[in-house]
Amino acid sequence: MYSENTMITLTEENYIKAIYHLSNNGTENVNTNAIAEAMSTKASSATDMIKKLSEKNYADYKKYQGVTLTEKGKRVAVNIIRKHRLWEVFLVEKLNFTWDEVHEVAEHLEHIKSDKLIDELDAFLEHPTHDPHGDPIPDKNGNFQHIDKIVLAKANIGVAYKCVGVDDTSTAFLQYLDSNGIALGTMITVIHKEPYDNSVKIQLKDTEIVVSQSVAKNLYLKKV
Amino acid sequence: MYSENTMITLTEENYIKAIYHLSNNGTENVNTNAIAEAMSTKASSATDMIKKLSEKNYADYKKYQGVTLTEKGKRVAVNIIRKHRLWEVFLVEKLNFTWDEVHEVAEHLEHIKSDKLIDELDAFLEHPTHDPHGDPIPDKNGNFQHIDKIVLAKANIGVAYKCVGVDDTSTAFLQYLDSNGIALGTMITVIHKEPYDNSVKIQLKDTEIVVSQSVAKNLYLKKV
DNA sequence: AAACAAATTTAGATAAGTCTAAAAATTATT
DNA sequence: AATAATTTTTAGACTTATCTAAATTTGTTT
Repeated sequence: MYSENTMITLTEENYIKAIYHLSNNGTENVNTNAIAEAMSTKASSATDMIKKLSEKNYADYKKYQGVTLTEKGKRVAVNIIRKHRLWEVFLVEKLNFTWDEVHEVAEHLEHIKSDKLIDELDAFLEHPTHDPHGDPIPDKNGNFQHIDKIVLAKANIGVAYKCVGVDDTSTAFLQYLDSNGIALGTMITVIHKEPYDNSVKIQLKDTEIVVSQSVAKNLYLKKV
Repeated sequence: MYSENTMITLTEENYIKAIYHLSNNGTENVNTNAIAEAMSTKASSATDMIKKLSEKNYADYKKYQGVTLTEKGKRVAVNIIRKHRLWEVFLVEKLNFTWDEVHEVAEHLEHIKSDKLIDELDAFLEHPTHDPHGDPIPDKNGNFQHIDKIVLAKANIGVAYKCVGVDDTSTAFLQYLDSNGIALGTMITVIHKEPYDNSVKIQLKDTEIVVSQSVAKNLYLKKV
């Protein structure tokens, strides 16, 4: 039996974060295999950690029934996400990182524990609401500022949109966007949707390009 | 037998740093008990780690004879010190930390591994040469910029000095200095040295104060 | 130089997080 | 509903960094 007051470990934090993302922000039940895969480990290891998180009241768990995060667990997850995204903003805005370079370093910085550090960083960056990939940064109380965004694949022809985020944050995808002149804030209008392969022809500032369905499903837009 | 190519662990880094400081910047032999004390652990644990550092070529070690760092070990130590001090500058100059608050957070930040991060941070801070306590920050190649400093206890009467550093970086000492109007850059002239208790009467901008011997031994000055 | 004290090392245990292999439960299929 | 396939859990072992207690080496006195 673990004490509730034991210090949280790095590994516990990473599992909690993984469960949070897999559970669709803490709303759904998550199964062991999914967690094991997300953590690049084996199901048996995941089971062990799930039990521990449950005993420490970060998660609710019944054998063979999957896990959900408790309120306490969700608070931990949201706080890590806040730290991760604030650091990403810092890296891009102050240290000349590109949006495809920030993730790995932020994975480490997010675990530094200091309320003053993160409050001051937030203020130094002038309280950003979104990270370099367009993902919202929760405030101190864990509240996200929701943006009404749609995916490019579902955008309407002829309407003016602005790029506000990406779903896929992989280096390959972000570099693809860079090389095609798409960044956060870029104006986009859909010219044609090809039913055959679901590719989309779009109008940028001075060019027209065709993007595949997989690109169209990973780019978020907002009406302007 | 450990492979030379194994990733360095957090604990190894901390031991190497401790040995570096205890060995007077890598110049002297260090004994097991001193390391154990510095790491708040037991001599047996220190022995184990020393063996491991030795097998990984960070240290030279012969049983019962103490340890020295190898060139490889010194490079690791200096690099951690560089990162630690750069982060301290960042915390004070950009995030409103006071000089007595920075150490603990920097202890964690110093272990983040990213060359780009530290190079860009260095540039962002405009290549500082000293941290908030006046300690020199080694450059990328591990070279320290040496300042010709003396300790207040050995300063001459009537000569104008500038405060350039502290030996003791404890919260208590730094807060003592704050509350007596002494910071890096403060002008100090010795008025009187009291032979009885080795206390020193000094002239600041508009006040005269008497400081004890322990203060006088921990404050570094430079002739102006 | 013998005996004692101090410092250091070894031996065996422990906790966290992981693994493999086997057992148990759940879900899907016939 | 019985069997097969999949998922999940358990059992036992391994590694890292730690500990205590005992053994060994070094150094210090008399």
